[in-house]
Amino acid sequence: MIKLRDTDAGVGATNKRNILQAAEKCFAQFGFKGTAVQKIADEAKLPKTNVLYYFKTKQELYVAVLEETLSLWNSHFDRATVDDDPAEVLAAYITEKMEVSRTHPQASKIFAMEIINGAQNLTGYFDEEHAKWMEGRLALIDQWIEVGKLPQLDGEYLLYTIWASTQHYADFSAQITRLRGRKMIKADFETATRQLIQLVLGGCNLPVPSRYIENIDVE
Amino acid sequence: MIKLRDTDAGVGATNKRNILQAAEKCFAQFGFKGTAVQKIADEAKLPKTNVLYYFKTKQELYVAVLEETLSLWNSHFDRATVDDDPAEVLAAYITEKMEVSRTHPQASKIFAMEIINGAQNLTGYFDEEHAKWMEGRLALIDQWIEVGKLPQLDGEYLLYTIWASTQHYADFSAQITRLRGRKMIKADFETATRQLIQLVLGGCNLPVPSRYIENIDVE
DNA sequence: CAATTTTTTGACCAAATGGTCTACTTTTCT
DNA sequence: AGAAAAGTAGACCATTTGGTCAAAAAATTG
Repeated sequence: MIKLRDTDAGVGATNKRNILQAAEKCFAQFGFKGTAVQKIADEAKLPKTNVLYYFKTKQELYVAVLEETLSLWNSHFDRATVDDDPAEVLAAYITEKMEVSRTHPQASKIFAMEIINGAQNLTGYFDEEHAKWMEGRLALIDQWIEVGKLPQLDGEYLLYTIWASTQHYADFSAQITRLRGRKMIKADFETATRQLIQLVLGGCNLPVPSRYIENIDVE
Repeated sequence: MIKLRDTDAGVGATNKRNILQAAEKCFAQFGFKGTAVQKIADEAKLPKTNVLYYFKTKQELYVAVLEETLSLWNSHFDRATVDDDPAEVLAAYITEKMEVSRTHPQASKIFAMEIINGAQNLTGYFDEEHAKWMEGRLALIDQWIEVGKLPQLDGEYLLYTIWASTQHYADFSAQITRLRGRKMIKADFETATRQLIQLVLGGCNLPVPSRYIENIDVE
């Protein structure tokens, strides 16, 4: 009998998770070429050879990290339909994406660098799934326009604006931190989120759902 | 007499420009660590030693390239005053930034990677000038709000949104190209620019200046 | 317990790469 | 023309680094 160990427990799985986490940190900070396997090993407190035991090559480890970050693209927007309210859906989408930027900035940075460098490692799966997803979402936006829930606009550029504006807070955090003199904390993200929602929905002639309006200065 | 040659002509200056251009191309595609000096030399069609003759170290060359990209940040927005119309100023600013993304995508990518990696090479000058610039622009936005030309909003997040949304078309071009199946051409940039202006100004409750409204489908 | 598989490690290697040294050629200046 | 400065270029070197190997240790299995 051959025993395939596919459990998440055990020494192997623990080490793998450990290595992936260390790798994510390093790749986000120094990029693929800038990260030495030795560095990842140090970060994971393992000898380098041990890292190469779990991931045969640095590239394989990088792709594994990259693939983990792709799961962050999932959101409720994926399953919205024409019956939903675009104001609610878009506001929620922006909120979710801002939350990813706040809680997973490293993953966002790795993804950004991968794209900037030509997305050589994002072939196959991501390409197809992502394009398919895009197609579906653009169709939904067109439906919203048809039924009068949205003004005439190009969904493509709307989505790019949302991606860019939300991911910016993760990817460009170094610039933001220097400009403000301090790191953005959770409260700052909430303000930024509120304002971004106001801007995007306003730009789409949509009313901002009350839940996304600051309820502090109401006197 | 010592003659300091500071002209832009001459073999030296030509070579320097040549090298800087080759370096920009390489750094944008492979990042700092990922770019070998030999590669830049090949691109510039010069022996590696010759490159190191003009720029003592790879780092020095990189910083030189980086500093050139900073000039792209200059815009008419820099000299706007409270007497100007924010709708006009912001629309022009977005247009200028989109044009930079279209015509200098490599510079934008290098800048983006530098920030993502912590902006270690953007100390001193950029830090100070940039922070000072930001301070002035935020003050201007606040003045606009005071005189009722703009609704209550946080200028900081507004500027981040503009930067993010415009630079996105340069930095993430690989993703965009794959999603659409072809590269964005000038006409696409114009459409994207128009829509981004509409979104941002709409989000600020500003009317879009007629000049920025598509004048094709007017029947 | 013995056999087998999985995991851990240090020693080592070949390729890539940033940078130096030295010598030669070309240009510029007086 | 002749000296000095600027530019070109091959040979070379030390370091870094991705990856291999073999051997030992630990865990698992029959």
